[in-house]
Amino acid sequence: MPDSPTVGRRERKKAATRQAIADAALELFLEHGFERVSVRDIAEKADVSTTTLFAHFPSKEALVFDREEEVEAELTAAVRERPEGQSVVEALRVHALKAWVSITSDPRLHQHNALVDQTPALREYAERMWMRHAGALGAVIAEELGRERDDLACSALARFVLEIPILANGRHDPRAVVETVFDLLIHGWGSQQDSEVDRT
Amino acid sequence: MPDSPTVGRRERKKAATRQAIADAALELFLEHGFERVSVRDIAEKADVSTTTLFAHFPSKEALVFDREEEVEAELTAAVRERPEGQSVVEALRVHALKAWVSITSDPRLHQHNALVDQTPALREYAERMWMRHAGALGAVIAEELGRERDDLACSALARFVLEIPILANGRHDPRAVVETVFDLLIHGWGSQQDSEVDRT
DNA sequence: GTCCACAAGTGCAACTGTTCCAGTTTCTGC
DNA sequence: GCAGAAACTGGAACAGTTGCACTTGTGGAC
Repeated sequence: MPDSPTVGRRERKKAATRQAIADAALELFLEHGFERVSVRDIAEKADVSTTTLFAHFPSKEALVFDREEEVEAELTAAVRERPEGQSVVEALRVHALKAWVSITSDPRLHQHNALVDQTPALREYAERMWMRHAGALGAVIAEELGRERDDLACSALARFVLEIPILANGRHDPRAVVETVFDLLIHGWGSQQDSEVDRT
Repeated sequence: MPDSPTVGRRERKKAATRQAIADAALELFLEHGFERVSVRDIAEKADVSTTTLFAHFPSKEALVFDREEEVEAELTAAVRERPEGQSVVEALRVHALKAWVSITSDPRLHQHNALVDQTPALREYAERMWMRHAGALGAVIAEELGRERDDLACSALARFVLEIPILANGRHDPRAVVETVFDLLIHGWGSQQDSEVDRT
């Protein structure tokens, strides 16, 4: 028998079912568009009942975001396991740039992204899900800086950093957005306040 | 006949219907809770068909947020009509503090707020609606600073300022949150970076 | 003042996401 | 080997939302 160290057949089957559902969903969504596919269609294609579908995913939108836990783990890891001497903010900037590279290089991710972008319902859901990471991220930042878990400056930083991809969304040069906004976060808006001053 | 300058009977009736629906909805929600009231109940109470209800409001949640346009107008006005010599950021800070006072003093607002807070579906909807103002606010800020409509620094500032009430939500002293986060936005996170340094 | 086009409202049926319920099958730990 | 939990099923039901064919009241043109 190949691999199955500690995981029993049950768990493996469960994972397989989940995967089958997610795969069926993505395929149908990509082919016909999110709104033109019903949950019943997906369940049908994955050969399960709709009840089972909802036992694995809390909503139709969730079918598209199968990896949220891992994403959050990567995000917090980027801060927690940053190189010696690197600041938290710097680590986040690096992580943001890396994520941007992944999206442009991996065609699967790119396709997935396009689907979400073209579907208002998915865009909103994605933003909401994304912002949910603020709690975890804020906590890690606070921990790394030796502050209380719900320290305001850390929570704020977390939320603001998470806003960046949203802010970058429709713009032509996302990398520049990341750089510019991180600089603003570090130095503040005070320096370039009101009327005249340099255009970014 | 009392007042009706330029508005015809038609428009008045339409507005009345809309108000009747909103009133019925709020009353039922406050009495029984958002999820335990169906749209059909509301339509019934307002003595209209559910079709009519949805002709006036795009969704069940929208029934609770009847004033979004005005809120946005107040927000942009706070920036546009700020006192001579006051910076944009300062104007926003003042506006935030004023809004906070309104909520604590006006029992209607307070009640409304409590309803939203206690209902997850409404909280999410409220945040989404709130964040939608980012476009308009960013544009006004840009205009006031003589920058292009979609200037990045202005868009970012708009989004970050709008995040503040969300950030303040569960905390004991919202006014302090407003003050602290505005200071962070003005001076940046660079000054109090990493490890040691002063706790806010 | 009459008349017509049109906006507002109606009632009902249908669709879709989501949940409930009462089972059946399939695994796992003892 | 067995008991019980967990996964899964099928179908009905519920709630938000939309479409459709239709009535009614209003406002502007004449």
